[in-house]
Amino acid sequence: MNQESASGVPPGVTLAETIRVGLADEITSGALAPGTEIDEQAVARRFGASRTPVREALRALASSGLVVLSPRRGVRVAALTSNRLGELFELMAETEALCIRLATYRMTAVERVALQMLHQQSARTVELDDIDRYDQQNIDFHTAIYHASHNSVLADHAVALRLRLAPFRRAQFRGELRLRQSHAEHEAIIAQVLQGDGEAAGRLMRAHMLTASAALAAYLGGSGRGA
Amino acid sequence: MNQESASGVPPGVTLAETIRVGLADEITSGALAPGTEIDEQAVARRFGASRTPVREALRALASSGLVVLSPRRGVRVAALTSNRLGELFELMAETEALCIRLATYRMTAVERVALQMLHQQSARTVELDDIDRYDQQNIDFHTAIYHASHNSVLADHAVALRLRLAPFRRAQFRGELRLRQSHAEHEAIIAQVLQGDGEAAGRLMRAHMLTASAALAAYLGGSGRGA
DNA sequence: GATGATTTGTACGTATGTATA
DNA sequence: ATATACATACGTACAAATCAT
Repeated sequence: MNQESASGVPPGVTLAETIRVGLADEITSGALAPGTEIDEQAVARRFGASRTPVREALRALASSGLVVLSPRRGVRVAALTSNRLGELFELMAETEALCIRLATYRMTAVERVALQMLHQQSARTVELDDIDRYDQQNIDFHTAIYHASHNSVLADHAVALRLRLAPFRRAQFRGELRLRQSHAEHEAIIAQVLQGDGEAAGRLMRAHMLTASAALAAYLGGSGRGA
Repeated sequence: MNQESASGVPPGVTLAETIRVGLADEITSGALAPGTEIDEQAVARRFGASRTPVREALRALASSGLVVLSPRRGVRVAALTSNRLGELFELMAETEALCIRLATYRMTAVERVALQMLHQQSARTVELDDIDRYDQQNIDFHTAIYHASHNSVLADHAVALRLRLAPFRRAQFRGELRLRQSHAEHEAIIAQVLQGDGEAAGRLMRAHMLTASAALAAYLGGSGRGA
């Protein structure tokens, strides 16, 4: 990412930061499900710390949208309405589209080759039908694009958005069908990048993200907007 | 804005939140200039509170980008490099373009009329050459567009970005020339909105924002990207 | 509706790490 | 290079508000 991390707080030298990362992991991995109440004292005991750094960690998580605070009423893992979730996915799609558009015009030769390599590696994973591995490679692919936009504020924003959506993205690639489709869409996007048509790449990326969110919305039973 | 405020922290019932708003005002208004060191104890004395809520306020400001924290080394008002400032302006421009594009397709008749009224009111202000008043009306105009996008996450994001840039936007409308130009650009944008061409409105909005940032970059002596 | 238990919000003191002499 | 000074990070205690009884 960047020298100034997405949340604005320098990396894990403080206890609060350590706890923040730990909690974020538990939330994004699903160990702490959306809607779960979080008790400061319990977390403090669990991490062997006092309430002070825990409070700071929770505040930081709140500003990144992973938890919601209600003054004097406690903290809980963010549980988004399907409406709001749709809005988040839409913003994610548009943000990714912006990234690839800028990246098309600005990425270096090295970055272009690196992106192609990432894509080729994932091709093999599609054959093996290894969902977990593809999930990781997919993240790497998209993250590479964020940075290739050569706008670190935008890149941080994109990473933060992805993190915020993480709790709702599990089981994204249910069915090898979706997995193959995802890879094919990446292929089309790269083709436009290589041709230097950022606008087209952006449109394809937006569609790619909205397709993914629609699939997810269907899975969650909600209704993702713009599906 | 929204039921969940941009920072994720519900409005001013806690001391920490009060202090946060107070400090944010001082920073965005320029009373606390970029680069200024902020001393917890001093702020605590000034607000008649202890250091604890001050710390929380500073943490919140850090995650919205208004201040930067260095663990055990203190806090200072964010002083952006001209490079990073350019990146921020670029993201702002693209975000605003996105807002107007979505708004074009989604705004209600009421919202459309309201936007036109805001625009007409500012026309009068241009004649009077009242810079401060135009500045406020300009903010209202843009904010109305954020909400008309009918994506509250996006709207919150846009508001947060604008706030983050506020310390660097003073003296934005130096010279009545720039003021008239701004108004004319708004006019062109509205025209496209009324014609229902969201893409065109977006392009014009992006150019509008980049023009403004370029003017500002010139004023600040830096080099805003994309000028 | 009032009271008590629980949890958060705030205050303050100590420890630790950074910067300076 | 060592030591001193200083501000922050953390821990603990108290106060206040919310929720349950």
